[in-house]
Amino acid sequence: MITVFIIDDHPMIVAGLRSLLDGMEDVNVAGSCGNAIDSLPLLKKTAVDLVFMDINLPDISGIELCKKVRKEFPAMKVMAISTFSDRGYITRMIDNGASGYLIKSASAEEIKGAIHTVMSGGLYLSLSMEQLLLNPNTTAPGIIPVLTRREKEILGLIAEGLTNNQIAGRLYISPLTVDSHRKNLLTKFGVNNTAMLVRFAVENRLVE
Amino acid sequence: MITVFIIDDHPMIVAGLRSLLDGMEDVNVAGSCGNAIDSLPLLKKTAVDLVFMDINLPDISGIELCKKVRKEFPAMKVMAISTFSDRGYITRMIDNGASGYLIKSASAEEIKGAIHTVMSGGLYLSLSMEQLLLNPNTTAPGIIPVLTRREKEILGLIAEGLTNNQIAGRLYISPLTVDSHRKNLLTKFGVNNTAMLVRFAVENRLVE
DNA sequence: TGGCATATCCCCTAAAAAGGGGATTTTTCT
DNA sequence: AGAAAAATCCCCTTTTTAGGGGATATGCCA
Repeated sequence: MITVFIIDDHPMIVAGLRSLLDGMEDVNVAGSCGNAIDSLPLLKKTAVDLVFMDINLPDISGIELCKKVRKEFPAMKVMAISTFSDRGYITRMIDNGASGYLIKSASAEEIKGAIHTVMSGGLYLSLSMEQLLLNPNTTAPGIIPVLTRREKEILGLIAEGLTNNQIAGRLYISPLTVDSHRKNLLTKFGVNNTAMLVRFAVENRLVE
Repeated sequence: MITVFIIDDHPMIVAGLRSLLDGMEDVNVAGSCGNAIDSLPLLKKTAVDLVFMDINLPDISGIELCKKVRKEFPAMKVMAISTFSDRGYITRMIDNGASGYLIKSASAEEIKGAIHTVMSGGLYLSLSMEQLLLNPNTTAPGIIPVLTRREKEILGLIAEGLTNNQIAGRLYISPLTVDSHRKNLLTKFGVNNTAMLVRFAVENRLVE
């Protein structure tokens, strides 16, 4: 019997996941929670084997929460859930201790398979063929590059329409520095102007 | 008693919505379907009052399906469901006959309220305060401007990262003409650089 | 057939970004 | 403590965009 817990702020997803999991005879849903901070005390109370965790939570990011959970409960497995098959997020979640990554369009069978893969010590990645075929952007050979904190920050400001000078003013750094970061972003993304950069960033939910 | 039908390709959402709707005493879930084309014959068989419809379906867009449903079954109400509170989509769905727009993070109470608003002839828009506060961009007073055919075409090419010269070459027109269109786009959108233009366009699904 | 929106083309200047270098300090991790 | 990564800053040139302005053709519709 596998005891699972759900952390997601979308009631529809929680109800759906719970309903799909309830239909599995060897899975027991211990509870659910709509945010990160309240979830940790709840996890202490129950002996949970596996946590389903949305990567976009209202308070702290899934990545942070994953790190915390793995630190406090090393035996507990983490299955990240997300709307998108976002390569950048996937790798970052895995790096921070997640054992699986499931997209919200997963079927009951896929979820079942994912649970068993993860519980037997494996790594499950939900990159189904449909996603690969239907979303060429998110899954294109262009892997989402690893950005530094500063680069992400500046990418966000670029996408908001600020110029190098405005960004420099906002961050109290030289416009030349902003320009360097901007050039690094272009290089990392393999694009050659702002339009492509912003489009890529918005489509891959790196901004917003 | 209100008979509803769900069209969504995400099993988790279908299960979740079904579970939340089953908990309402005056609602009866007649069935569900994972794509647009198979849904129409199913709707013919049952007397459905209200259809919950994802705006992103694998085959045809929610907007097209909404149009079709309203044409074939004029008495049937359509409730659009989406992950985002995207103004562009909302208006287009409403224009094509939808009576409501619900985001997937809606609570059971919100869904209940939406159903009753719609069934009593009203228009329900899920633009909760959190969304308004968290996503100032998608909900800004900025109405989507009316673009001409040429402007839409050029906007698409700008978002693909082409320069004025490249666009001119592609369309066999002068770069100066492209520049004029580009300036008109900036004016119509009320923005002052390409970054904002592309972001707005991508977020409002004007490109892709 | 006259008006109106659209599309086309042109002028000018200033600002911003792209593309190419290189160098130094500060964090971060081991 | 020392290496590696990140962040900072600077030089140069060319291309592209932004922000003004205006003008002519063309298709559509009432």
